[in-house]
Parts: sequence; structure tokens; C-alpha cells
Amino acid sequence: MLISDAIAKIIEEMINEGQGETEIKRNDLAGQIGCVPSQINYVITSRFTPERGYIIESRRGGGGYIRITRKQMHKDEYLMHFLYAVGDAIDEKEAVAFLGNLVDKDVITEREYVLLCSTLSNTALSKLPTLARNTVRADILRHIILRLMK
Amino acid sequence: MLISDAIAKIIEEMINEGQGETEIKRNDLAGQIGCVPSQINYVITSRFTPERGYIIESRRGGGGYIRITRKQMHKDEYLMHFLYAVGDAIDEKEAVAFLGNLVDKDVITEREYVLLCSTLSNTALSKLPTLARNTVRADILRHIILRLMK
DNA sequence: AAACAAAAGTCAAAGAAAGTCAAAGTCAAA
DNA sequence: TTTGACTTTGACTTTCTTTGACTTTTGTTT
Repeated sequence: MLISDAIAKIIEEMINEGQGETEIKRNDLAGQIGCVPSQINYVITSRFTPERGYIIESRRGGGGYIRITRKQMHKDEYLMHFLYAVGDAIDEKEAVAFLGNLVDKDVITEREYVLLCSTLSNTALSKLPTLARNTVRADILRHIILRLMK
Repeated sequence: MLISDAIAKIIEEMINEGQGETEIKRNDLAGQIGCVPSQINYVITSRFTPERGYIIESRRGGGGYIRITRKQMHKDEYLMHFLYAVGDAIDEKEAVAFLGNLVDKDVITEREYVLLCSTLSNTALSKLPTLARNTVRADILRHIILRLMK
């Protein structure tokens, strides 16, 4: 398993134990795991992103910390937020992350998630050049969101 | 025998051993077989296609992989029939009719129907010229059907 | 206040995989 | 014998991860 995935798993557990919130000491955690401190940043920026519903706060210096909070939003808020956040182009990874959030918020079911993911996948859109793919995907995703807001 | 066929055979065996699913390391496999890595891609795109009931997922970079999943064909002949019936291109009206049928047969819910219709609508695909629209729609619809066969 | 120590942040280079694409080869059918 | 579908190959690109040197911010001590 990748170190980054292991780190992400540890952090997730901490967040669960802390009811949606945790505070980590970057250097300590890196020490425990046996990686360079900046890898913690990498994991946070690549996996605990706003699109996936996390908020990051931190402080340097003595008594410094990194706080990670899982965002609690309400359905309509989420949908509105997503509608804007989608933009006019979006890649598969990001789109899947958005839909994953909707599952977490019980806006869609796990099954709907799987089905909708398949409609947005690169392979489903493989006939299109990458650029067009991302704009068409954004169009489809926006349609989905609009439907859900009805 | 063609190298590509040999590769396909190996992959098939791996899928069988893995109960319908396997994860390959492209470079390793190419090394074992003694072909260039990109030939693995060729084999996958030419033989493990969605039309034949395979789903491909992959990741680049460290810890990268290619995952191939086979959908059990025999499981639902009804869907199988649909898969072929979709064809290369399909207009919105026809696609909606297909999905409607799935609702009638209780394969999908009314809500799933509405959501999926929105992903196949002309407005969602409005950026594409009519011709491309119908082929992309067919691709998406086939992906949906494959997912349902899981 | 100045200096020092203790965090966290930034960034770019190097490494590890997979993806893309087009040129060239093969081979059977027309 | 030309054509066209399918295959093989490899150069180049893109994505994701790991690492470490350097910077910035904050708290503590003199």
C-alpha cells in the first residue's frame, strides 16, 4: 500500500473518532509514520480537499497544528454550492468526488452514485477528445444537480 | 499465435482467478510477457471493451494499476438484450424509451429513471453536434446497462 | 525588543506509473 | 495488387508520489 494512502487512512480514523474533526501535529504524525513532514501536506491537499467536503485550518510555530473538519452542509446548500463549483469543465476524478459527497449527505443512494459515475466516466465519454470530454461532463453533472434540486 | 491474443488470454485467466476482477501492473505484465507496455493498452481497448462487458479503471503514478472488471453476462439476459439493442447511436427519444422499459421491468426506480434521463438529454449534450451526440449517448447508455448487470 | 526555537508551508526535482498517438508492419480479401 | 483492418512498436505526455531544501509564522527566553 502507498504511504500516502496509509496516511489518509490514519487521518480518516482520527476524524471519525473526533466526530468529524481532528487536530494533528504534522511533525509528530510524520515521525510516527516514518515519512517526511511535507508528505502530510501532500496527503491533505490531494485527499482532504474542499470538493470532498473538508475544511483545513492550521497554525505554525510553537503549539502549531493542522485542523481538519468534515463539512456539514444541508442538501440544498450542497447542491447550490456544487452547481457553482462544477464550472464549465471537470475531470472524472473531481466529478466522482462531488458525487461521493452527495452520497455522504444522503442526497443520492450508493446505487445512484454508481450509476451516475458510470455516465460521467472517461470510458463512457471516450469518443470525445479530452477537452470536450470535460465540458460535456460538466454539462451532464449540472443537469444531474439541477434534477436533484427539483 | 498473436502476441495480443496471448496477452488477452493471460488477462482472462487472471480475471477468472479473481472472480471476475483483476488488477494488473502494466509495466510488470509487459515485462513478463516481453512486449512494450503500450501493447497492454492496445489489448485492453481492443478486447476488454464495455461492449463486451468489461469495465476498466486505472491510476497513473506511484502505485498505479489497471483494474479490469467483467460483468456476468448470463446474469440478466434482459439487460444483455438491451446492451446489443442500443447500437452505435441512439437519439434521446429512443434512449428514454429504453430507460422507461427498465422502469417497467423494475430494473431501475422512477427516481433513477429521472436522473439518468437527465444525463442523456439533448440539453445535457448540447455542446455536441447531433451526430456525435447520438453516439456518445449510446456509449453512456451502454455503460449504465453494464453497471446494472453487476 | 532581539534572538532563538518550534512549528507548519512552499516548491521544485526526481521517481514511478499509466496514457496517447502515429508510424510501420502483417495479412487476408477484393 | 491494392486496400483496409488489425497489430506491433516506441517516442513522448500526463498524472501521481516521494523527498528534501528552504521559507514563514508563532511562541519563548534573554
